Amino acid sequence: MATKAVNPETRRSKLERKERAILDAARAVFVEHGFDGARVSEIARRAQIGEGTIYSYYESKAELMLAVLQQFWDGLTREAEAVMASVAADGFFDRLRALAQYHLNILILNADFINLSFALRRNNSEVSVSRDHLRQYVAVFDRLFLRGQDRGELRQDAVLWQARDIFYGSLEYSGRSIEMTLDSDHKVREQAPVVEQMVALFRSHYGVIDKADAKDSSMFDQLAQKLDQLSDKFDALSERLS
Amino acid sequence: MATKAVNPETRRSKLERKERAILDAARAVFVEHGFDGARVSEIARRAQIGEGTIYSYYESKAELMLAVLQQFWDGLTREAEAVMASVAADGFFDRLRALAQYHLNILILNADFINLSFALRRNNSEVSVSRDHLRQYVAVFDRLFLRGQDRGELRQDAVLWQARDIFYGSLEYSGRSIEMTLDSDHKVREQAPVVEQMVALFRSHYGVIDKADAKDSSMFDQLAQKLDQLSDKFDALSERLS
DNA sequence: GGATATACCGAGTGCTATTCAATTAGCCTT
DNA sequence: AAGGCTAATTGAATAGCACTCGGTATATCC
Repeated sequence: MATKAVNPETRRSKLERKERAILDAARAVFVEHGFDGARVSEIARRAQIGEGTIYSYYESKAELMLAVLQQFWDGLTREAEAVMASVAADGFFDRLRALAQYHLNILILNADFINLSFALRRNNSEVSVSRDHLRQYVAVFDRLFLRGQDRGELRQDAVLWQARDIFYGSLEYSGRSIEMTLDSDHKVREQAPVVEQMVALFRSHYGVIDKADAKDSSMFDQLAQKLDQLSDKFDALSERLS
Repeated sequence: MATKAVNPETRRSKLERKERAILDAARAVFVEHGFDGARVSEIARRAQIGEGTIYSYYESKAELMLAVLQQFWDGLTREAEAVMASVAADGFFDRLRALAQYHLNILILNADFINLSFALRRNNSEVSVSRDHLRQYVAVFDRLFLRGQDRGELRQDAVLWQARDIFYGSLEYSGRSIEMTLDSDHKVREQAPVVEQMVALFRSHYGVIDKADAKDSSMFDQLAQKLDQLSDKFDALSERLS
């Protein structure tokens, strides 16, 4: 009956299309209802396949969730890299600010999702997969930090793992506080101080100390000089106008 | 048939005893199997009551879990206070070290439990209860920090919420890293550097600045003065133009 | 000691993830 | 193009769980 002329899908392409459909549907349903609240039947319906079919792609609901989470973390990694690349200035602290902003925002928007990444660990033996994807994500920070050290913007004796723990840990905690405390209208507004404080902390704790006080004072002198010049220009302008 | 002479339990005491039995059994089973893995029937069996009886004490499995978590966090708060009180020296940094050590250890030992505190939030509307108990726990840190400021050990311009986020956030993240990376033999060993780095961070970032920096401030004063002058000129000009 | 209220029980209910025997669809050989 | 073969798909059946409810035991009151 069916004409083969309409370029029927190959076996492979069909599988890939269905897998994507399942993953997309699953993600939507998980986000909407959480893990326990999500019905496998609803995922199947949205992906337009039979309920049993899901189980020929994934062992269980938990493993399906894991696949969704992998996709999620991979996306974050890619986006985080993109955000960093899009910062005009290539200094460490500007990029750190951009990364912190991005990360905090993600944390607040996907809080439940991220919690599930860790909460799911107990049920399933396939932990390592999720762990690797998480590692890839934090590696974005690691690269930034090491580059900052190479460029001489950060102290050589700074401890990477501590910096990483502070960065991601504090942001996660802050994100949870913001998410728990405020209504959705205020969420965006309250993010700025968190990010700024984080950058300030990194600047003061991991930023290079200027070689000597001499340099410090010379920098102050430079600023003072610039201000004086500005003041002079101002006077000139002022005079000309009168 | 039953003799009343054997000092039968009063109605109230019996209820309390059963409630405790349920809570203890539930805690054990939840720790052992996680939330989803825990069978209500097993909790009932261990508490030596009928399965249905549990539901005359708690609305649902989730609410029972919540009660267990409350007990858990209350215990932590009490123990944390005790740990702080037991430190011989009453200086801020020694107490901070003790609190960090205690907290990190708890995090590693009860990782799943703590994850559940946050993961459970979605399912149940009775969130606020858990939130209050959590607040009480972090208040231990807040009191310590404020006292440190009062005693002049910490900078007056330090931001409490940021310090809190860094303290609990970093430790939580570190704890998870330790828990995920290492086998149980190494867990204890790797805690020390985390705690020490945390204390060092607080010392350098929030500790009072040595008087020697007077020079710095005088330079700042100079700059500020120049800016003020410039600002005045600006105002004057501005006024003249209008 | 009987009436009444309260606590307790566990067999049933309803809902869901998961399985599996039957069916369909793509692919390959001739 | 037909037929056979394999892999993919299906949804009705299964199994396991949280939770309910009618009935029973137990304490309290008069």
